[in-house]
Amino acid sequence: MSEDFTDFYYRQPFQDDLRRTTTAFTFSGYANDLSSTFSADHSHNNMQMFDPTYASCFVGSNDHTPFSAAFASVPVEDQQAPAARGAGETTPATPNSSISSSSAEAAAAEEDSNKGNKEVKETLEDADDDGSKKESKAKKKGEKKQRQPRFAFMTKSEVDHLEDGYRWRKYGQKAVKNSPYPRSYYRCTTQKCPVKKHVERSYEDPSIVITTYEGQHNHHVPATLRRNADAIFAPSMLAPLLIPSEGQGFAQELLLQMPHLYGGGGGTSSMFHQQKFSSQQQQVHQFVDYGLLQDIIPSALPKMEP
DNA sequence: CGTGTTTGACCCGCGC
DNA sequence: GCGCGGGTCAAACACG
Repeated sequence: MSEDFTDFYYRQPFQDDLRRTTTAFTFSGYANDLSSTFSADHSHNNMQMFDPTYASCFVGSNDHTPFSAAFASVPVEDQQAPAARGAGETTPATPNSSISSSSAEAAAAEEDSNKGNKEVKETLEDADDDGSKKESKAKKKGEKKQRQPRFAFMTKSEVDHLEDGYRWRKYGQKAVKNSPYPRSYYRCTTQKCPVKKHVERSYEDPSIVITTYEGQHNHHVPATLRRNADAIFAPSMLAPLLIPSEGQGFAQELLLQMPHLYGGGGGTSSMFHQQKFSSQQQQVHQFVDYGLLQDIIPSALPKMEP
């Protein structure tokens, strides 16, 4: 259906306030008829408790890369909501309010989220510095083994390891309980970059890949990979996604904290076009920008074959 | 030879 | 204390 452009849907099922916003993206790509659905339920997963202010974005696909996806998980409590964290801790914030968009698959990610919850708590405890015994073990070897905030999303894809612009080195693989599919562990190969991610297939829907990121990159996208995946970080694509309604400041902060988002800029293009789900009664945001994506991902455009 | 993957061992936290 | 499951390490291996 969408041969000439990619539809990017954004919806915000509810929004009590910015901190409890559940967002879900559904992305339909034209290349190879791939489509993806991923969601970020800010209200019920572990991230919500650790730091409720998260943002996510997704980006595209092309002929060579079955799917490119990116996320931005940026704690902005410092500038935005210092009290938010406290609130999250004391108020469990509607557990499983997984209004989540996408039905059954959400459960899979949910499991992951819940699991992460513990870890996040861990982190908080460490941060508390109460001098509890627990931490002595955990953080022994020089570098404390702190858990970073996590962000998970689901993507419908044939390949497990999705291209996201960074270089990853696989460092482990484990069987997942109750699932025939193993979970693979990856670490960003850039020196001193703490980012990790693990990838697994949904046991409920094998066509769905669940990718979980942990931490934030402290460097730019490797030049060698920019050609294929840089569009992910195109501000012009991010911004509109992150400015659903009143979240301008939010998006702004996100961009400020993600240096690599500045990489491109200036461009103008892309067959991206964003709109709200019809089921949601919210204003429709339409976004069409030409140029940037084309610059970075030539193959992402329908007819750009060299 | 550099880089990335595979894979069994190991560590750790948690529940029983 | 023990077993389980998640996560990580690192030696061996594969590949360009």
